[in-house]
Amino acid sequence: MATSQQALAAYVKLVRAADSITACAHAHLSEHSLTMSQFGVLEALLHKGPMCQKALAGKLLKSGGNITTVVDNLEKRALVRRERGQDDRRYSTVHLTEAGRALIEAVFPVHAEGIAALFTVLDDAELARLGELCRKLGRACSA
Amino acid sequence: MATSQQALAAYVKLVRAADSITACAHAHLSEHSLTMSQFGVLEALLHKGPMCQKALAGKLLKSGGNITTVVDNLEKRALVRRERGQDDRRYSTVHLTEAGRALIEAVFPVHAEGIAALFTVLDDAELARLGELCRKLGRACSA
DNA sequence: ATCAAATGATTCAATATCAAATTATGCACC
DNA sequence: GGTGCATAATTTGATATTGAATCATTTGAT
Repeated sequence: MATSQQALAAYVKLVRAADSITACAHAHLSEHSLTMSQFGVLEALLHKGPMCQKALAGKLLKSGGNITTVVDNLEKRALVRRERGQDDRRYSTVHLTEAGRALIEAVFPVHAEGIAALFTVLDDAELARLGELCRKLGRACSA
Repeated sequence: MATSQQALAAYVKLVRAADSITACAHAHLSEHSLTMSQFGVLEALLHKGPMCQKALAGKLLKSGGNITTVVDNLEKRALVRRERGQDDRRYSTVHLTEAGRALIEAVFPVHAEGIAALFTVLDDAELARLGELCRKLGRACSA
């Protein structure tokens, strides 16, 4: 049975690893003046298509108020545009603009490459093992 | 050899697990109107003793400007106090006040218990393996 | 048909966060 | 012993983030 000390130590390692990788993998974003959140929104729109803000909030695990802010800032730079639902006017669907699509299509591959490069330190079995451990921990939280 | 897809998927799992656990483990902080950063500062001071802001920044992996803000907010609530170095007046050492010590001594055990409870889903071997995988990833970032 | 509850979005106030510029201080070198 | 570089902290301006309150709109119950 693990001690509370060991659990805490493992937790710290987990958070530090996630932080380090994230910082490392997103370093290139500053070249395009994109924040992580902005990147997250653009990426979701690219891979999942136009989406209302509620859906974006769910996908990115952020609050609704936050999404409003981030989409505001992206809209100022004309990387996305909002479109009020015709059927249900409460919804505001967020679309990539041409410029937004061009940007995220250019930036995303660099991001993916960067992550992949970092993960080459793990072999297939380790990768699978990591996924399994993370899944267990995630389930423990929901329970 | 893992594909870029697999690496991305593993990365997402890792970040989600870290996020979920953190959110879960820090939920009780709102009862004391403490943010995660404030908790981090108090905990560092409790376990490592009084510390200058530069050291706090290093320990919490945050910018110096950020620490100034967080310590400001803790000082407003009289949970910490600053003390200018007599020898070198550039340093400002942050100390727990009586109230601050009492608070963090009450809150920390709950935090540790919470983390430990979540990690009971992993046995000793899994815990060790998780630490190992995180360490490898962390090193990959520094390199 | 009407009013109430539900829902998506926005606003607001507070805190966090960073990067860059600034301030204050100490130290080394000449 | 003064000048310039290094360093700790703070400030500033921008964005992120949350939670609560508010607004607009839809839907459901009567």
